[in-house]
Amino acid sequence: MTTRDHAQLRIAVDLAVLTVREGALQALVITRGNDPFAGRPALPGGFVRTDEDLGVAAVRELREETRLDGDDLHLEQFAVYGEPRRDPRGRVVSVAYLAIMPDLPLPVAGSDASGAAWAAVDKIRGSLAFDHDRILDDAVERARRRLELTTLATAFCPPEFTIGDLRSVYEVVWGESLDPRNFSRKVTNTEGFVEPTGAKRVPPTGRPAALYRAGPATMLNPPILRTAAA
Amino acid sequence: MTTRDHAQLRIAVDLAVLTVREGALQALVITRGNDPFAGRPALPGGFVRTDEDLGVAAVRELREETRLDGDDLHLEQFAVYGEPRRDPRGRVVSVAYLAIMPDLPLPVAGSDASGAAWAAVDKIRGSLAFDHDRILDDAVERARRRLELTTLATAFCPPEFTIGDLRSVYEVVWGESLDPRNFSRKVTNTEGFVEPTGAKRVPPTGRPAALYRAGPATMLNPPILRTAAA
DNA sequence: GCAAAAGTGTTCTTGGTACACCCATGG
DNA sequence: CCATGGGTGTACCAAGAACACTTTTGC
Repeated sequence: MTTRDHAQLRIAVDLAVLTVREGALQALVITRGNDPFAGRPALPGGFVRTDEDLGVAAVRELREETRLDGDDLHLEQFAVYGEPRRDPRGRVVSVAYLAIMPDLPLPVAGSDASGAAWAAVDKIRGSLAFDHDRILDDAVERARRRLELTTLATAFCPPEFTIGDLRSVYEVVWGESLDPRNFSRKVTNTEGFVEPTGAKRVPPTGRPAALYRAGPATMLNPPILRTAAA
Repeated sequence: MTTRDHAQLRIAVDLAVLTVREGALQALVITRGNDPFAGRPALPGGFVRTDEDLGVAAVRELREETRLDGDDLHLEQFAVYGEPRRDPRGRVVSVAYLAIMPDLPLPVAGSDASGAAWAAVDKIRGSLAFDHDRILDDAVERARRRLELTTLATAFCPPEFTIGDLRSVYEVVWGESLDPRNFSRKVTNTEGFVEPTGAKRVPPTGRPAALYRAGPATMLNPPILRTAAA
């Protein structure tokens, strides 16, 4: 039995915070201030405190490192990473959370001290500290599948959005283009996915688009499937 | 900061081992020998050792408590339970694994000392130790969804099985009956789901059924969806 | 030849896809 | 009146659901 020194073992939470920004899928990354991996980009996260619930720890770390309020966004546990040597400091088992939010200005903008910033997922792939590249890849794959079966896409949108906004979420996250007519029909025919607000948004040029808010449904039935489901 | 005494924190793995047996979805439960919850049924599991990978710990615990060889069965991490007071002994964060296996005689049968036994999921709901009722519920829900999108159903079957065997897996796990004709077509038309062995099995009475083995595919495209997707 | 279970064919309906047109606004 | 993006209608095709009959064995 080697069940001694548990003292070395710690639990961490890591967050893959995703948004659609400037036409690309972006993730929130911080720049590490300390070794190991000082100066390298990493996902926000940190150690769970004694007597602290995992979800609470995730919200707290997010607020501490990025000033974002976790209550406002979709937060979902999606995997655990427990390989013994994944952290050079010792045994750290990390619970990974997927967070989805609309393209809001970061509350931290200006106070660059913390180094929290958006980065296009495609650009930072391969450069993150620890095993965070893998965690981010898993998070993106999870988000892609979530769009097929759930109403998660509305979490990428502001409180009021157009069908076109919603479609561009699908297009950016999936990396493929969708037929606007068919997409519109699917969305509006799915009970509880979106509800019209009655308001309209006037674009710089072109016909005003009707605004919607997220409906009560969480699951999509029937699902909206990708053409090439991996 | 309350990041002191990590010594109290431990990582555990818990296993929801499912099979289809006697026409019902059954789970492997052990009878706890020690407090807390002595004498109560619980899911197999235990503490992860220092420097032991989570998956390795799951396989080891399964072997220790049930004599089953984890290499033979589908094993998949599906959730983490970290609520601070879920274990009266202290802070225990538990990584839950879903395991699927065919209806084999338990190697432990006879040596009832260990107390590992199959129990119908519907019968034991509400009686398990710790938060294992919730873990089991989550595991069953995960398995149900897995049947829709992956070839997991073959993991419930012995190496050679008939289309009827496979269909009864779906029927028992989903708790609904399926049209044999349509089911057969879907399965045989899905590339890589099952492969004919050429052999046949003769039932006590009736026409012999062709035998199949699991094919190379892991994802079902298109999926086989439940009628009432919760 | 009868019981029991396996296997196959057809129709109907629904949802998906592809495509073309009209609408509402700002400039 | 025109450029720009929003919204709708329709024909075609693939997949799912509902349904009945034939086949192969043991007895």
